[in-house]
Amino acid sequence: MSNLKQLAQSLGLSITTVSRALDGYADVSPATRERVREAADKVGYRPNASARRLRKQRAELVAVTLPSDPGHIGPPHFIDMLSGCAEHLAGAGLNLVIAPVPRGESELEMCRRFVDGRRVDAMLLVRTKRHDERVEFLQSRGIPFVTNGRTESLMPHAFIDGDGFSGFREATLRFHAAGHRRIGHIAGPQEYYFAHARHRGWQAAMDECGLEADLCAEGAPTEQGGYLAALELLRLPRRPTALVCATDEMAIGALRALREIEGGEAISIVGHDDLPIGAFASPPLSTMRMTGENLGASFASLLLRAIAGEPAESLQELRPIEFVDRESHRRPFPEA
Amino acid sequence: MSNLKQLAQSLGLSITTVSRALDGYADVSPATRERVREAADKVGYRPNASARRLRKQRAELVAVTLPSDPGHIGPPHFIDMLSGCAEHLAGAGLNLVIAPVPRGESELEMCRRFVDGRRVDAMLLVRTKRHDERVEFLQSRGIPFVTNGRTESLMPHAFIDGDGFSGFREATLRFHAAGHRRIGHIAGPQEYYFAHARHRGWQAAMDECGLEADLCAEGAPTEQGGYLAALELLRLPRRPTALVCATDEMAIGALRALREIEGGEAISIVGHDDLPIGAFASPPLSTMRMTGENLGASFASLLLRAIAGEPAESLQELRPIEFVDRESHRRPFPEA
DNA sequence: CTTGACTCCCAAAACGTTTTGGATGACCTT
DNA sequence: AAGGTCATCCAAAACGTTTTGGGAGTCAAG
Repeated sequence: MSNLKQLAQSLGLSITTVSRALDGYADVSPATRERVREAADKVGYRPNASARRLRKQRAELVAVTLPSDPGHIGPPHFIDMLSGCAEHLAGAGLNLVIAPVPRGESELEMCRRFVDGRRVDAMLLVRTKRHDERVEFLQSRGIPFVTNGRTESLMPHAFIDGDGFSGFREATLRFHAAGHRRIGHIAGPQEYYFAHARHRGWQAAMDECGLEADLCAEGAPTEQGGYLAALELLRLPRRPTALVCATDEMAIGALRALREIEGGEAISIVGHDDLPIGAFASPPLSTMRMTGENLGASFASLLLRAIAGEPAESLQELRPIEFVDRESHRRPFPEA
Repeated sequence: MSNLKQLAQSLGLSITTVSRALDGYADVSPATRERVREAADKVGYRPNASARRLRKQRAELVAVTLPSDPGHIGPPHFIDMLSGCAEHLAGAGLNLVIAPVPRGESELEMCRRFVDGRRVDAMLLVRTKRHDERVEFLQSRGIPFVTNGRTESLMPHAFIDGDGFSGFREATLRFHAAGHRRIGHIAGPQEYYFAHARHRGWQAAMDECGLEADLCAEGAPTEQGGYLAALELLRLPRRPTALVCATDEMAIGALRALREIEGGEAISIVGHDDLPIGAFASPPLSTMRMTGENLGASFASLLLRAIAGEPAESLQELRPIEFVDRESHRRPFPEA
C-alpha cells in the first residue's frame, strides 16, 4: 500500500533521503531523520521485502528440511527447536521456511529448487545420512548450511550433533558394570549417521569388555521397527538380559515385545532422545539426551555465522550425551 | 548465477521471448520454445524468486504462527500438520514460513510485520482466542487467512475446527449413561475458543441430565495445570467420580493427581486430542479426536482458495469429534 | 497491389528498494 | 575573494523478472 515514493512525496523529500533516514545513515540531518521516522511510523511504512531482497541479493530466508519418513524427530523437541531457531533468526531479519519434500521428488531436487531459485540464504538439514547427497550438493554450490547430525563427508561442514558413540558406549559399560553379560543392541538403519555412531558405541564397549558383539538387530526407527527387532533378539536361544536401543521410539516398541514374552519383565532397557512419552511407559524408560539448552537458538547462531562466511571447521558442535535415570535400565535380573 | 539476460544472450533471443517460452505462452514458436527449454535445463536456470515476487506482487509465502510455549507439548500432530500443509502449498508454488513471536513483541505486532512488509500472501493462525486481535487485524487489512479454531468475531472468517461442544457433550452423556452423577470438568483457559466450547459442551450435558454443573476447575493447558485443577476437584467433600478433561495433556496431569489420592483408581477420566502419549499412560487414556485425514492438506487447500478470493463463508469446516475408546473412561466405581 | 489476419519476436516499462557518485550551499581558512 | 571542508540532499542505476504494446514478416483474400 505505502511505499517509499509516496512517503517521500508527502514529505517533499527524495526517496534516497527517506530510505537513508530510515536506515539511520549519518548523511541525513537529525532533524529530517526524526521527521521521516515520525511520518513512517504514522502511515505504518515497512519496506517491501521482495524489493529489498532483490536489490540486496539476499533472500532473508533459511530453509529447514522436514524429515517426512516415519521415525521423525519427536514432535515436542522438534517444535521447540523450530520455534527457538525461528525466533533467533528473526532477530537478524531472517525467516525460517519449511522445505517439504513433495512426493515423487527427491530431497536433492528439493534442495536444488531452493538453492538455484535463490530462495534461501542458507539451509538447515535435519536427518543426515553417512553419505548425504544433499550435503555434497550444497558444498558444491557453496551455499551456507548447518546439519543436525554429522556425515562421513571428507570436506568438513557445520553441524551440531550429540556424541552418540560415547553415549552408547557408556550406556553399554553401565550395563556391564551392573552384571549384564549378554547386552543386545536394537539398531536403527545404518545409513543414518546417528544410528551408525550409536551402533559403533555399543560395539566398542562390548570389545572393551571382551564380550561378543553379536546380539544386534536392525529395524526401522519406529515403534514397530523396535518391536520387531526386539522379538528377533528375544527368540534367540541365549537371549540378551539388557537392550540398548537406538531411539526411545524403538525402545518403546521393544518394551511391547518384552511384555509379550515370558520373563520379559526381567530384561533391562535403555533408549535415547528423552521423549516425554518415555516417562509414561511402563516401566518408565531410562534414556539419554543431548546436553545443552535451546538447540534451536544454537542452530540459528551457527547459521548466521555460516552466512557471515565463517569457515565450517569453526562451526562444529559435538555435544556430550547425558544419562536420564528412570527405571527401565535396572530391572532385577534373576539370572544368577 | 544464471539469469534471463545471460540465457537470452546465449540463445540470441530477447529476454522477453525466453521468459515467455519458459512460461509456455502461445506466442513463441514450438521450435524456439523447445530450444529455450533445453538450454534452460542444461544450465539449470530457475527464475530469481525475489525478482518474480516483486514484479508479480506476490510473496509466494504463507506464514504459520507457532503455538508452543516451550515445555508444553502443543497441539497434537502439529509437525504432521505442518508437513502436510507445506507439501500441499508447494504444489501451488507457495512456501510455508514460520512466524515466531520474539520475546517482547506481541502476536499482533508480529502479524503487522509480516503483513505490512508484504512478506506473505496469507496467514495460518493456530491457537485462536474467543476475541482474537490477530483475526481482527487481518480482517481489517483484508489479508487472506485461515484459523485453526473458531473465534467469536462477528465477521465470518475461514477456519477448520473440531466440534468440541458436541464432543464434550457426548462424552459427558456417556459418563451419565454409565451411571456417573458427579461428573467434573477440568477446563482450559476460557479465553481460548476451544476451551470455552468444550466447557459449554460439558455444561449443556449436565443441564440436560438435570445435574448441577458445579464440579469445574480451570487450569493452564499443561500437565501441571491439569494436575492442579484435578487436585482442586478431588479435595472437595463430594468429589467427582468422573473427569472430562479439556486436553490430553491436562488429563495426564489429572491421572497423576488420581494416583496420589486415595480411591483415585476408581475415578474415570477422558481427554481430548489423541496424543500418542495417551496410549502409554496408565491406565491408557480414553480420548477424542477430530475426524478427517491430513489436516495440513486441508489447511493448504483452504488457504489457496482464500488467496484466490473465495468468500470466508465458504471456507469454514466444522469437523465432528470421534471417541477413542481405551481404558481410562470405564474404571469400575465401587460407589454404590 | 493493397489489406487484413496471423505468427513470431522484441524494446521498454514496471515492481520498490538500496547504493553510487555527485550537486548544492554554508561555513571556515587563508 | 578564493579555496577547502562539511553537512545535507538527490538523480539515476541496478537488482531480475513479467507484461504491455507493438513491429516485422508471411500469407491469403480482396
